[in-house]
Amino acid sequence: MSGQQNQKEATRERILQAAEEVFAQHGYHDTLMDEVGQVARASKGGLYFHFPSKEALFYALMDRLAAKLLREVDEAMVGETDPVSKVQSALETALKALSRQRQLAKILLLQGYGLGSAFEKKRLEIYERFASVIREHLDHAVKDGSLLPIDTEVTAYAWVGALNELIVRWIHTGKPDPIKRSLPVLTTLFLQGVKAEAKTRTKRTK
Amino acid sequence: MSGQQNQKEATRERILQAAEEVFAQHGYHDTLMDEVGQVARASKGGLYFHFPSKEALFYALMDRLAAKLLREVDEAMVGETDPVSKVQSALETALKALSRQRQLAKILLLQGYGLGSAFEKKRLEIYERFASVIREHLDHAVKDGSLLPIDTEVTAYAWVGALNELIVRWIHTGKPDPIKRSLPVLTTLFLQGVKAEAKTRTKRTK
Amino acid sequence: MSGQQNQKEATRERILQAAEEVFAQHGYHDTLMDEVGQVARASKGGLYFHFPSKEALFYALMDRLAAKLLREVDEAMVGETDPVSKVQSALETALKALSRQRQLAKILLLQGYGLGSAFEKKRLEIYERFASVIREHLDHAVKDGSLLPIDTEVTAYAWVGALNELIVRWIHTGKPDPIKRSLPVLTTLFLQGVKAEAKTRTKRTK
Amino acid sequence: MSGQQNQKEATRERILQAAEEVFAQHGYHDTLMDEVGQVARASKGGLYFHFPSKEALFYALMDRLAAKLLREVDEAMVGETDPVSKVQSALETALKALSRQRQLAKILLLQGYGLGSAFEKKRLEIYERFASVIREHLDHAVKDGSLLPIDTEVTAYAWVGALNELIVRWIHTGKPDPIKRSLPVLTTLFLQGVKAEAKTRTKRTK
DNA sequence: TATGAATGAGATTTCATTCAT
DNA sequence: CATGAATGAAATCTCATTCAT
Repeated sequence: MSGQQNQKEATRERILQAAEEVFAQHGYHDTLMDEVGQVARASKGGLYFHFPSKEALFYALMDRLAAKLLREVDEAMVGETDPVSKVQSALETALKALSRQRQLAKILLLQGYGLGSAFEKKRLEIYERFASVIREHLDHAVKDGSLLPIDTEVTAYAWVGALNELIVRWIHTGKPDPIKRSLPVLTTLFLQGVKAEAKTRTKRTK
Repeated sequence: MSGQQNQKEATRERILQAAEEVFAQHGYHDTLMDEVGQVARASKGGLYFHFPSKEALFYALMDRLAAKLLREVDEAMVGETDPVSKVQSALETALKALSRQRQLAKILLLQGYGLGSAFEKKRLEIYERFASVIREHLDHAVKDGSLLPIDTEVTAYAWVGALNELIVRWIHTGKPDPIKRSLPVLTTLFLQGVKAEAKTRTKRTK
Repeated sequence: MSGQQNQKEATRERILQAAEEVFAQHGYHDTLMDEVGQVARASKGGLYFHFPSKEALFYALMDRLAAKLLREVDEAMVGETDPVSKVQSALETALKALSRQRQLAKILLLQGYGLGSAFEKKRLEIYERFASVIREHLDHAVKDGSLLPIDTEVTAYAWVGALNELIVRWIHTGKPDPIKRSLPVLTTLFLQGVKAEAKTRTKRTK
Repeated sequence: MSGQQNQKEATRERILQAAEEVFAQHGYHDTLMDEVGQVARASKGGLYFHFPSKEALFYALMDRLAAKLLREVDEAMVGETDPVSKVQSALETALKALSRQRQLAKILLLQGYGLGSAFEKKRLEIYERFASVIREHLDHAVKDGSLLPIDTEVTAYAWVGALNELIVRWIHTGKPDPIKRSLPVLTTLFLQGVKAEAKTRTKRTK
């Protein structure tokens, strides 16, 4: 009984891992369910027993990868005390994870785009989860006075967008190096530039 | 003879306009050449006379839209004198143009993603054109001392990425309002936050 | 031991009842073994233990329903003495049974058609059983002079065919009413019209 | 221009003829579009250019065959003057046509059955066309007093059903011979048996 | 140049059946 | 006897592209 359950779970797991590999390699449309099956050593029927459609498989995969990344980010933030450090740590962790695993980045940042609004909604939903976490801590930082009173929601989205573009570019061209160049710039723009102490000199008109 | 030329050009133009409409509506993969033909009032053969493939048609469309947007941005910057104002003006113009024309935004920011590396290269190339313009002026601003000495290349990409995410999100959810909320935040993050006068109070690194 | 037997029989019975319900609802091809299993609260394996294939299950079901209907018809005829009344009674009973139970009618008259010659043979075989009963009594009636000397075999088939069409039509359109309209017509055509004395005497038995 | 039209029509015609052959041979479900294509010397795409689905192709075929048969029946009736002869002639023509062309009979009488209610509706609709023609003339015959005042609608359906069963049985078993045995019986049952003179005099209304 | 009928490789999905537990 | 995860052959339909007219 439990044996069958394990067997079932193992197959599901193999399929998801195969899907991660194949979707990252070819993108959504150019991925054939046949190939996923081959890599997972599962039959076509087996695939469809576990996931009702190619689309559903892709969604399940995105959810899983996003959840994993989010977990890592969360864990990294626990180690920090003040809000600004938390956000800084989140940024660093996400950037490192994505640059360490191209597959993760490709699927999460790239492959779901431009495939129609159903996919886009899924992507927006996932990005929003990240943005929410960032925003929450930005809010704390604003409240305790360590950051200027900025529009944290928009800032969080801008953050996610900037990070996305830099990683995607790096995936395709190899530049700029995420850790050495992108991380410092993002830190400067999104944290240093809006730190409260700057306020003593205050309110740069416009 | 010139009449024939005009005729030919007119057909090509109708096809491009039809493509803009249809690609924006359905995305690349869900757009049928049949529908482009119908909207353009051109036959299949006509389509393939003017553009050798669906991919080529899409590229031609992206190029055209990007060039148009870039032209508008350039023109806006001519009216400004100091580098920071130029960049600010570029940002404002791009944001306004994209939020005014959803179709433009959808094709430029959305539909070319995730369709395989050939598409991705095209998108990166186009985004790079924008980033280059931004970067050039940021460089000027750094040189003349109005901005802190930041990594302008990375900053420019971050900029483009942030703008992209905010517009895409607005297209799909209607929020946040590009002009009222996104523009001020982007200005704060990318210009105010890295203004040179901040330096008097110095480098609060970490 | 007998308990196990009962258990086994009970499962088989549940499967047949489920099959009756599901086949009647969706027709042969659109019926999924999965659904039969669900309705019967039996596993796939259970189904295939009791019936070696979907086809075999369907045949078993047809046989069972046909036998039941034939039994009712037989019983009704026992109550009658002269051959013509027997036939009349058979017609009436069959018509009533079929119009009372749409499921029965659907499976017996409808779902086995057009599924290839294997199915067709089964259907012909079943219809033949009914036709034989009718024919036998028509033969008696001819012999004892109460009916004109007609071709009883062909008449019996025509009878079954007419009845089939009228019931199927009623199943789908709700008209004409089997008892009020179809029964009298069939009686007139197949009995009154070929009565021997009809011209001179008249036998209004029953 | 007309050349292309002819070419197009010719292809459509080839497909319909191929469909007639293949559907008659294998039945609806066991017919592969691939085989229809092969027989028609048309590609898969060509098939789907002319008929949007397998179902639509089958319907188109049924309509065409039914129309053809109905036309033959109509033409045969024109040659007759009194209503009873017309009906007799219709019966004879239909029976002969169906027994001459097994394919026609198989598709019209057999292959559309039991494939779900969409198909069944189509079949009922086609049978109704025949029944209507029969009924119309029965009505005339009743009105002018040559037939007893029977329920002509039900009679017409019974007629169609009887004919159907006899032909289907003949297709599968080779018996009874439609012309030699079935035709006389049907004539007796549906016409002789309900002739008005059989009674005394009566009913010369109108 | 334009037309649109025709192509055909290939994609996703279905589902009766099997068999290790 | 029962279970249900897994199989895999096969079926319908899609659509960018071509080419005779």
